[in-house]
Amino acid sequence: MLKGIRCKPSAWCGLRGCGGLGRFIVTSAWPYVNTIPHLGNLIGSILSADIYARYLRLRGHEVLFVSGSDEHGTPIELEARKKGIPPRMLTDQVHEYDVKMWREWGISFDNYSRTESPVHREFVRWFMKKLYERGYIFEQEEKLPYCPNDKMFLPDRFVTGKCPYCGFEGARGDQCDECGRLLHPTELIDPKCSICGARPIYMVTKHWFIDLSKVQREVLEWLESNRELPDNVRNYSLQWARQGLKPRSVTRDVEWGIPAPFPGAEGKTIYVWFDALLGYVSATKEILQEKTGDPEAWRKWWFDPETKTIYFIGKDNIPFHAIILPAMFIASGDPYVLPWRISATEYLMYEGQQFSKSRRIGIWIDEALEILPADYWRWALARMRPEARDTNFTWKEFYRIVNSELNDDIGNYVHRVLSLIKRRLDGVVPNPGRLPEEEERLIEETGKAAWRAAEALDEVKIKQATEHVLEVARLGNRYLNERQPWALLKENPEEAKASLYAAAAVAKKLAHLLAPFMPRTAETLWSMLGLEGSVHQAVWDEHLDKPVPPGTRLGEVKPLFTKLPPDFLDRVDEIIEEARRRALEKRPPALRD
RNA sequence: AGCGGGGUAGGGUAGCCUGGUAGCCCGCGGGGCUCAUAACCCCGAGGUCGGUGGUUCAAAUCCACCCCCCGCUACCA
Repeated sequence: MLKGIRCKPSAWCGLRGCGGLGRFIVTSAWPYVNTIPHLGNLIGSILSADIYARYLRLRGHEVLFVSGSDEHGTPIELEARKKGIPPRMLTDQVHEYDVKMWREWGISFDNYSRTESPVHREFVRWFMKKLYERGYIFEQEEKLPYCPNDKMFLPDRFVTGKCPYCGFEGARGDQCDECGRLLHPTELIDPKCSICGARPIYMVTKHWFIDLSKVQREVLEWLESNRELPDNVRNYSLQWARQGLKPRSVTRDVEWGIPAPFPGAEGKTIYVWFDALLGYVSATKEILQEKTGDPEAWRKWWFDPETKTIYFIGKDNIPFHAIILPAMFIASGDPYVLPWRISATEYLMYEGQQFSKSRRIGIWIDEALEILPADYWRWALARMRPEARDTNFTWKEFYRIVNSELNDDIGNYVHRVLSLIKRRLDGVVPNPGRLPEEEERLIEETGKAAWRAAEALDEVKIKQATEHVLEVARLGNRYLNERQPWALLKENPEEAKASLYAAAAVAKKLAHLLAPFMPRTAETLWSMLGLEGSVHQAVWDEHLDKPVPPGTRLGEVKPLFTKLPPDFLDRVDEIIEEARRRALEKRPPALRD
């Protein structure tokens, strides 16, 4: 049984609204498994969520971090058809591969589930049936494009043709990309099925709709009153909601999915968005059920007004999280906690362009690991997190971050201090006696910077937090230059001891601070410092300001990081090519294209 | 087209809500140090804060219009 850990409401726990009971559900958007996530996907959702979840745990909060594979819907069905395999075979392979990726990337999921999980399928049917019984679902007939050749209804985007307004040949059934006009597929001149090129016909089909207008007032009230929502989320969603929430179809004529639970809806499946959004709850249900044996344990989390839920997503799916999900929760009549925070990132660009699978632009998460270990990437991506605007990933910047920040600032600081202790003090952290003014000041300044990092993390300003981590290393380096403990060792051994004791305490602060960003590196540093247990178990409020105890014998001291070679930027194209080749070999058959 | 976000030195960013002569990191130029992964530290140059107009004693900050980038617009997920 999971026990509610009380967050110690200390002077340091500045988390707004914490109230001393820290129970958090951290979620990230569910990756759609028609392909492997790229670096932009990763920092937008899963990696940001992981850093935040790790941070919360390090502050002593109780955390459930869940996500999963989103595996239903038309694109998966088509992808599977193209490969000549059943959809489930495709999603099994990708899901398994993604799970392996998360392990390698050090993602600390409490549960990484999937939409094919029995718990999820059952939950979605139960939830949607409840909406139906409560009168939020109605049925309506529609005429929709149907491809007689592929024997399937086509989503608007899968119909292409000539725009009736500007004559653009590649207009899609929902919008013309050339003139920007919104279209209906019937308007297209010479419409074609974008899968096979055949001309679609129109057939009558019945669909089930959720009437969101019934909860519009509650959704608006929530949007207006939730002070934790960032501008990009609130303003955009308010605009949407104020225009009036339209009924939205929740069923599809697709075989691959969760059967709709409504009377008369045999053969229909639930539209993947409604399916995937409920995964946040079902994945919690699944893990709590497993841990406690109680299939209803999830209610204690989701129906408790003190539980805080935070969603990490890219800007493209703000409305689904800030409008549709809360609307569904409200419509259910159950007391679900509405989103506490929604952190929506802008986009990561790759050398000035959008990541594109078809055009092979960008780096995918398995390819990245063939170039450097996950921790380097985790740090670099956190540094580039697109918090305020689209941010450009460049290899030049990546090179700078790895060589200058990680190696020169952080790694080298640690190495300077530890090698002095190792060589000149037999590897034992000295007893400082009474701390001189210089050392007092160092401890105080680095402590302030460290807690500024914590404050930034509270506010989900992950990039800003990394700035403060670097500040700690810079303060340390400046101190060493000014204090020159290597000279003190000859001139004033007592002060030299105080100096190295204090410098070691700063290295320990770095270990704590690196823990959410670079979990393995932080652990390595922890053991280099000769400390017991795990850095991930050391709650900041209690341990961050504590020094390495005098008398501690250092572990093996070696450089924390390795530099990228000086010719890295010249050779980057061949390095990428090699990484792609190696990654491709490891991919499951369904993903080798 | 509408709506939302953004446009601050060569690059990356803070400040904008609550107006008061622009802060930080990298890069660049100069100097210092030698414990350390040729690493580190200090000093300096570089910006009329996308444009125009307005409000004000005072505008990066407030208002109006315009330009550019990104996203969304409800059946892509």
